[in-house]
Amino acid sequence: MPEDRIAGATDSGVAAGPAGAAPAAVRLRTPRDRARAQTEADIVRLGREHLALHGAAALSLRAVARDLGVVSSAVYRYVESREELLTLLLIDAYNELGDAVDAAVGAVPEEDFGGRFAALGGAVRDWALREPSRYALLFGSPVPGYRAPAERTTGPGTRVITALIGILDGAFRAGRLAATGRRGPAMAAGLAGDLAKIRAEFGLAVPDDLLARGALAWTSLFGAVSFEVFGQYGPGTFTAREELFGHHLAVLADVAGLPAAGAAR
Amino acid sequence: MPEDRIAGATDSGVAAGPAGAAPAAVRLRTPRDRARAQTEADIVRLGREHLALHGAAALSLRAVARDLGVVSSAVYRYVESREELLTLLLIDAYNELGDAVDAAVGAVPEEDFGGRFAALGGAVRDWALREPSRYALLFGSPVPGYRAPAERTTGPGTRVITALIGILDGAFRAGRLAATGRRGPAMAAGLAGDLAKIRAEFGLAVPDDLLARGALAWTSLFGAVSFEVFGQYGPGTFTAREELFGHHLAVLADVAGLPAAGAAR
DNA sequence: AAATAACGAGAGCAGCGCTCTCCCATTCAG
DNA sequence: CTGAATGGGAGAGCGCTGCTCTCGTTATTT
Repeated sequence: MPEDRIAGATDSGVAAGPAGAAPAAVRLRTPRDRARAQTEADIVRLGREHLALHGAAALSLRAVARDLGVVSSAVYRYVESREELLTLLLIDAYNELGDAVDAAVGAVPEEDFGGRFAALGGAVRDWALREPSRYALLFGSPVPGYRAPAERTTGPGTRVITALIGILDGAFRAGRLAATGRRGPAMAAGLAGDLAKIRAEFGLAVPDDLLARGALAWTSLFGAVSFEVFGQYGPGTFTAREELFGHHLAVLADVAGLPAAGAAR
Repeated sequence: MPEDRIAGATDSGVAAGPAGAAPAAVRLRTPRDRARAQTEADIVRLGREHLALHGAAALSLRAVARDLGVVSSAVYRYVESREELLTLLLIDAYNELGDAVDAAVGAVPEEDFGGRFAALGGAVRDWALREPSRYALLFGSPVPGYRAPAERTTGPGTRVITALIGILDGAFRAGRLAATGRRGPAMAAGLAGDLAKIRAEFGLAVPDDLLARGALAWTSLFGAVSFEVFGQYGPGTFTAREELFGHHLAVLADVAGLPAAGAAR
């Protein structure tokens, strides 16, 4: 009966009662429910450890099962497949990165837009260097044959860009986001349309040129972090990597039109 | 006798004759030599196809062996391990990207520095979109447990940055590389040392600030390409990706101090 | 108390990288 | 031209993987 796989989906997290309209919140009444929640958490925790230690491609359900002290087929009661576990770890990592970024940005005064941008960039880099395998899962080559389910990952996956957009829009509304002396290149029609849609979707005030420059700062930030984490700088070339990153961040802030960190309001 | 694995290394490519000082060039005298060269080429070709179709993590020596019409153990006569094949494919991909970049840059007049930069960026993006799996092998998350042997990959692996450095240094020597109106951030001591070493190693004239900005343009270029190839832009947001990339390239050229493409000399 | 659902164990399948042994054909030395 | 050395393919095998299925036990629901 292969349908018990489908029936099993009922168990995962959202447990609908027999009445049907039971609250979706976790119900930990019975010992079995508690045991299940504990096991699910253990699997994610062990998976996170394996991921951090050996990388995504080496993540093995059998190894997790061994660490859990259980035979391999048993973990399939909790996780549909290896991909499902990867998705859980993806969300987990996105949220941890998002938390780190939010904390770093929140620690800087709201009106210090340059400082907030620097904090955001530094938080991304720090987390990436601390968790290279998990960073690679988020921003490296997609795991072959695996596509993250958008409906579950877009939320946590957009926290960094959301924070960045918040900084840029806040700076613009405060009259502190200024195009650099040079004019940007002319905006092509299709790109202008995309930017208008983004502006509408997020309720932004930032004009096209500055929005596009913000997108460049975004991709460039992750480009710099990825080069460092993935070892694209040769072993001999750049040794003062924190200084290099700091320089890049400062230039990128200027590119985006942000004032320098700590600039007087 | 595990030593025949070491003895086998004698066969790969550089075949030293019994006299010892035989020329290192390929000697295809006997039919067996020709068959070996053919098989080696076939393995790389099939590996490239599998890599392009299914990605690096799914590259399987057994599958290559099947396509080759041979039992799996036979390919170990030609390739030491799966890693060895990955290294061959890495070099292969680096060189193909380098060729594409060199061709694109070479098609633009030498004094059109902005145009050469745009051609370089466009060539990287075009190749990456054409060969996403191979691009991922070069610039994505490192394959876990696999570290590319530097002595074999640094040469082909540095062709793009070498070309970029050539453009920047050429522009500077021609007096066409100018810092933008704004001054860059102060250069920290360690970073200045790195830059001095790079300048000496490549025989460059470019000063610190412009060299660091060139490094930023470099990482940012690959950041933009990686975001596009790895699907970091959501499905709905940026649709006019070529225009977005063109905008980014133009801003990056400006950041690096390069004149606009086609600018009068 | 009976029925139902959850769950762990175990066997099993196909695939993987890699090793080793065996055997045949080619190549080379005398 | 003959005998030794070498190259290379076939096959079996080891331990690993993801995943499926069955079976017996235990907890929960009715």
